[in-house]
Amino acid sequence: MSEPVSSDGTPGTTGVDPAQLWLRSGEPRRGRRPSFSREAITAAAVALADAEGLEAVTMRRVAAEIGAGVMSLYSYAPDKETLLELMVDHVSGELTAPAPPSGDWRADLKAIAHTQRAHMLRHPWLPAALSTRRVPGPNTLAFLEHTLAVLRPTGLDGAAKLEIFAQLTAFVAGHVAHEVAQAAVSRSPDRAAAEARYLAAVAADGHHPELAEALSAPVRPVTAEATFTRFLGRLIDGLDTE
Amino acid sequence: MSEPVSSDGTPGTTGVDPAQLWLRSGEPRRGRRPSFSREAITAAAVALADAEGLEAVTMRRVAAEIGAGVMSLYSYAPDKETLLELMVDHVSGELTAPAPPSGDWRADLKAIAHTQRAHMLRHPWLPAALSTRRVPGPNTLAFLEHTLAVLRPTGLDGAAKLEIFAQLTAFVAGHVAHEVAQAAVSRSPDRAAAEARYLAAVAADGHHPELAEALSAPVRPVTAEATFTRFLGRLIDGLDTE
DNA sequence: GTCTATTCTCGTACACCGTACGGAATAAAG
DNA sequence: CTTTATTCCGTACGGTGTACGAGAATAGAC
Repeated sequence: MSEPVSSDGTPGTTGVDPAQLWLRSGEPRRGRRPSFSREAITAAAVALADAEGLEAVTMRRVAAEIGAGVMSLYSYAPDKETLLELMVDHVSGELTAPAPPSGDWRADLKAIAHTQRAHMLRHPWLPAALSTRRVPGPNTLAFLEHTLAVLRPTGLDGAAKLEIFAQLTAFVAGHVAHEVAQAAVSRSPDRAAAEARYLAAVAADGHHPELAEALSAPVRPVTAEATFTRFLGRLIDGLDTE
Repeated sequence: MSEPVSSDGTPGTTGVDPAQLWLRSGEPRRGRRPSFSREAITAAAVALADAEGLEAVTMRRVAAEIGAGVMSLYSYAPDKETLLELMVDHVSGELTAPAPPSGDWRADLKAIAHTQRAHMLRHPWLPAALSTRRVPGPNTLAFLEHTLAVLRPTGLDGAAKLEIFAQLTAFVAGHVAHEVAQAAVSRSPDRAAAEARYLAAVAADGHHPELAEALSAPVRPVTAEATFTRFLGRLIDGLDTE
């Protein structure tokens, strides 16, 4: 009875029952045996996204990659949206806890954030894929469990801890999205030059004195990592235990 | 000579020369007079995105909305990607400075962030549209100019100020993306119930004691606004003037 | 063995997408 | 007038996600 698209502006988050997706029960001991596996399909899709970006992940390409017919994929995932969910949780399997919780929860949280950043840099499509809300799969839940354990010494209540996890993830995703986009521009010299020329022209129009001054300063080289660490520190050091 | 898609994973940020897009010179006083305008097309696209989400913005829908043939749009924007850029800058026109810089730059920055949040809530497709890096248009630049002015008392150098603007925007976008996704789930009771059932099942499996405890706590109602304000405060109060 | 129920495989088809192409319409310049 | 520049847009092409249904493969019932 639910609409395929909500009546307002939000995208059609019809979605599949998460329990049926992640907690699917025992094997159906009848009928033709599967030729492929959800795992293999997901891995192929991830490899494709890593190598050529998210938009290269089409049902046809994925099917071709594993030598299946296109429609065969639909025996393993009800639609492409779900395949994306599978991809996200699949790569989250790499997110093993960097270390068991020490006593210093702030340091642990920072380590977690750095792990997430490295993870997203390894899979640059992740921030975009995460932006549409998804139900956490088993691997994501394992990582969440670790984070909650790290936050135990804070004495915060459950809701607050979950909130911190969500905010931290959103922060890292936002940062990495910006970081990779920036890197993509820098990698194309003519594009970067065109952008610099444009900004210089704007700065010269007299209506943007602050911008003009900001751009006139010599560009000191800073690594993206350093910037991340600095902002992360501000965010986490500002957290207080109640 | 530039490739339509970079060789690695990043999406094809071919892009148009920003100067030609935003700084286009005088009128071409020859040939048939335009029946439409970039402004009207952009406004129609924005209205569509506001009402039905970003994925409702197709060239055909936009054209139909203003009573044009599909291909006529390409006289005003070279491709859909560019139309998205136009949309982003168009709505940024609403981002007038909330107030001239007071002396308290932290308070001003917080006001800016709240303005941005309200703006993105009004146009929930914005975080997604912003995630792919774009060259700032005139309206975005005006807002940037205001932010730089607010940051003047910090005495930070240009690069640091620009960094703060980028990070703040990314933070707000990340937060709002999460916020609207969360709201979309809550708005569909059966979806929310299914999710709760799933998480309860996971919590009951014995492998997620921290999650079980976090979920068992009574859910105290907190507004998204309060959460935003809290995290924003942490981020901004942590900024220091070098 | 045969039959039947169940499951997976996948070719075909459809609606929709972005947009290249080129001709018709329009308006100013020579 | 003719020329030239510009906009309008119907048609068409290659791509997308996926509904449908026929066929193949397997397991249990008899």
